[in-house]
Amino acid sequence: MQNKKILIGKLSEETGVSTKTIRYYEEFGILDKPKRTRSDYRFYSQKDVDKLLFIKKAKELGLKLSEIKEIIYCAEDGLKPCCNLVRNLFTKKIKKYEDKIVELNTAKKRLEEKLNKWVKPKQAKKMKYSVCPQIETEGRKRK
Amino acid sequence: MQNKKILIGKLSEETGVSTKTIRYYEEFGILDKPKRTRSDYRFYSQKDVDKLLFIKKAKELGLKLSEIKEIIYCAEDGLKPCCNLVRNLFTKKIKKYEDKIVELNTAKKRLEEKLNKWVKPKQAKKMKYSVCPQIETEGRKRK
DNA sequence: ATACACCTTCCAGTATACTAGAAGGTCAAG
DNA sequence: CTTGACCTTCTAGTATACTGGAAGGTGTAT
Repeated sequence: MQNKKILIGKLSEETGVSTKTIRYYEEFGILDKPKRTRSDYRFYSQKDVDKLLFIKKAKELGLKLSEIKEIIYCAEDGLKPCCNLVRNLFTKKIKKYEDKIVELNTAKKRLEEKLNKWVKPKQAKKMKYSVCPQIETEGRKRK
Repeated sequence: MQNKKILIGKLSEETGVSTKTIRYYEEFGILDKPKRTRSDYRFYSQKDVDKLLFIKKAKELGLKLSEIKEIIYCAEDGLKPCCNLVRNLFTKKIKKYEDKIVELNTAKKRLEEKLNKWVKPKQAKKMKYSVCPQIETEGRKRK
């Protein structure tokens, strides 16, 4: 049993997650409150290293902290490998990504259309506030 | 000359932008500070209606307030139809959209891969913290 | 003894674009 | 004169995931 007490700085070093963030995760409820030394220093074990690395990986997958929390809570409640919940979460997330992508593509296309119109500005007829706005204010009154 | 004094409620009604938002735009510097009545009520003109509608349209194109501000300031500085700046802005914006889309696609694909692996869990070998995390904490200690 | 790195808590700020609500003034109608 | 709809300013909250800094305690080496 290597019960090496890892202080927060070490944990940070081993995981690449800042101490601020570690404390934040604890407060957020995604990391367990660790034991403390006599002088109130947090100390962690290898388990915490693993858990934090797991969180990190989940984040890289694009999960939000709240979603990671869900997964962790479910796992802690002893629910099997909690695959249904996670599968559900992932499916929803994928859908969300798809929606977002469509949305971005739409916005992008609209911008491109505008842009294309400008590139060949053959006739610049009545383009008051629509395309290139020449917004007239009452003189230079802004002080 | 129809110098109808439009109060903020009317402006809101005519543009579909809430009064709160209108005041916020003013503070943000995107809408001019309007004249006031004796009793300190803001009053607006048709020009403001147009400008606000322009802002609304620009927002729909996916521009941020700060970007709209840029465009407006440039226009107010008397820079031609300010097309170069706007073209630039739009080009950058389009690039940003593209990047974001790629990013989302990557995240999406990674999720899908995970998901596919789960759907046919033929061999569930060494999946400690990697796939379906069975995170063991020390009992049911959370109080 | 003191320097230094480390730890603690707490408060505030970041970015974005608002929204909610409180407390109070104004105006026209009845 | 009161009611109700409008207007005002100001403060704070929303969501997200942290980051920064202050003020102060701890532990070890010299």
